[in-house]
Amino acid sequence: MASSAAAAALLPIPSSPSCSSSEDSDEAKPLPPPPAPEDHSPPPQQQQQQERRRRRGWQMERDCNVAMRDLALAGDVDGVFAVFDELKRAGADGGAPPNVLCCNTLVNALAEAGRAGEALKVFEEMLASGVAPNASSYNILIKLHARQLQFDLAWELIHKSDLEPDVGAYSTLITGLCRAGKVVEAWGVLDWMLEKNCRPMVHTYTPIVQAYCSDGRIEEAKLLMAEMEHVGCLPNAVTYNVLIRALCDDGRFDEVDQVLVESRTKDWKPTTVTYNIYMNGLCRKGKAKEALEQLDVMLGEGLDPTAYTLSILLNCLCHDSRLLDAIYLLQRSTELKWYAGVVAYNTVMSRLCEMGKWMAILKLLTDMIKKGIEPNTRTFNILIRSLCVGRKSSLAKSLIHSQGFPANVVTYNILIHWFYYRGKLTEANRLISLMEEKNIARDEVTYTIIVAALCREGKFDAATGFFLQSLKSGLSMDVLTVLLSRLVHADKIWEINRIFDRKDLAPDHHVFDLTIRTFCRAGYCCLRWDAPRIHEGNLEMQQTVELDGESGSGQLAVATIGGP
DNA sequence: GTAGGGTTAG
Repeated sequence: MASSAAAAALLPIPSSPSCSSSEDSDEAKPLPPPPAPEDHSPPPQQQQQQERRRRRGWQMERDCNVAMRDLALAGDVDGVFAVFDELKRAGADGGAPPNVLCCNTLVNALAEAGRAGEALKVFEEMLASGVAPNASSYNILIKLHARQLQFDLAWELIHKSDLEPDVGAYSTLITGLCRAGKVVEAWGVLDWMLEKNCRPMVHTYTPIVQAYCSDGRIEEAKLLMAEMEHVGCLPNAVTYNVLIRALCDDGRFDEVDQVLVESRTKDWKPTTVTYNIYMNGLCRKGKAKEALEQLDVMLGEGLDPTAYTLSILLNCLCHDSRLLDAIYLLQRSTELKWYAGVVAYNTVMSRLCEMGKWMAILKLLTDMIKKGIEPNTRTFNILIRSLCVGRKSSLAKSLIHSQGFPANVVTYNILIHWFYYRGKLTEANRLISLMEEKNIARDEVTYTIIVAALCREGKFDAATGFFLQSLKSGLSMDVLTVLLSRLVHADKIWEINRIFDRKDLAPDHHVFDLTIRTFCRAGYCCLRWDAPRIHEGNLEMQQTVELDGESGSGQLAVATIGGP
């Protein structure tokens, strides 16, 4: 097992850490109440009234928190904010700010939605209003920092808070590190915990199992799970679900069956999520029929399907070209007591969109609204796309200005792509400016669409300009692929040198592979791979490309990989 | 009631 205590040294180490279990540190610790007035206490009747009011307030906070949690689960962060503001206003009459649990729910919802600035602001407001944070508050902030790759801040927070760092805080940090692909550092934190006699839990190991799995290192994940059993921290359904998902992605369905059979003699039971993962995995590998068979197995085990299950099944039916079955299941879902959510509708509608059946899409859209299922941005985008395909693109474009339809980068990509495709360059450019006005950042797909369209128009300088702009948010192989292939096909291969000369582009072996492959496909010969050499502490790889015909031969570029 | 796993788009 790979482990490195040294990795913890990558993070600032506090002077004297200690550790407590999550059970005893997870309680709200309100600030001491203000000193009681020295005069007489209120008469009994008034006391009763106060007590009733307090209970009502307490109940209201509970209800609001449940509502906020549900809204957050549905992805409606603004809804969460609205309920919180309502609570704040109601509290303002009696002078009580929202309690720590409600604040946590809001901060967490904002953090999950990537709205870090607002999350921190709410946290600061909570402190300012005299509400003391609890262990969960700090864990949410740790998660927030970790998601922004600010691991030093997260580490600092673990040891700076008034509460002693607990296994939950460390596990949250480990999760963040693993998500960022920093498994070695995650091991470092785990070692640090062990040194401090803080016992890891399943929550501590499972993210590492996941990191291995998503890196395709399934055997190492299995070894770690065996190690977990060995140290008495048994993998649970979540851990096995992570493994099953990786096995599915790798098409190793026999092993999935084996894991499921073994569960009968082990200390975990498959859940609905397990079967959701399995069915979806089968479906993605073109085994829709086998996926539908697993539904019977799942029901046979007494497991209830969820909204996820229904969406996955609908996806299977769509992939199995059983669209009528899908529509039937969707329309009868309520009487079958299968909860159909917005995703279920989106799944079927997007398949209908691919088939150009936009009347059927409008029918389902009406159905869902009648059922009280609120369309979301994805629904909206499916509608936009189907309108474009149905040659109603001006109607599609006008929709982005209408209230209640939150257009996002995907919306703009669909429209920009469509207008370019129809040769309406002015419209496309207008949308690109509009995006900027609305502060909607371009993504890889936007750049790919723009670069491809400009190259088609022969505007290679402008296309290269957009490619260089795209580098600000990191190199996208998709954008580079489009640019290179268009340049090569337009016999503008030496333009490529201009790109490679840029300081902000450090080509690695992927870039080289792509470049060479593009040249070869276009009929140019790739003659020589030079041996890598070490030069001034850097590993340099050089590939010499000799070109057919009058261009003669020339050196393309030098890639420098690694460092001292 | 906070920390780990599952569905749909360009």
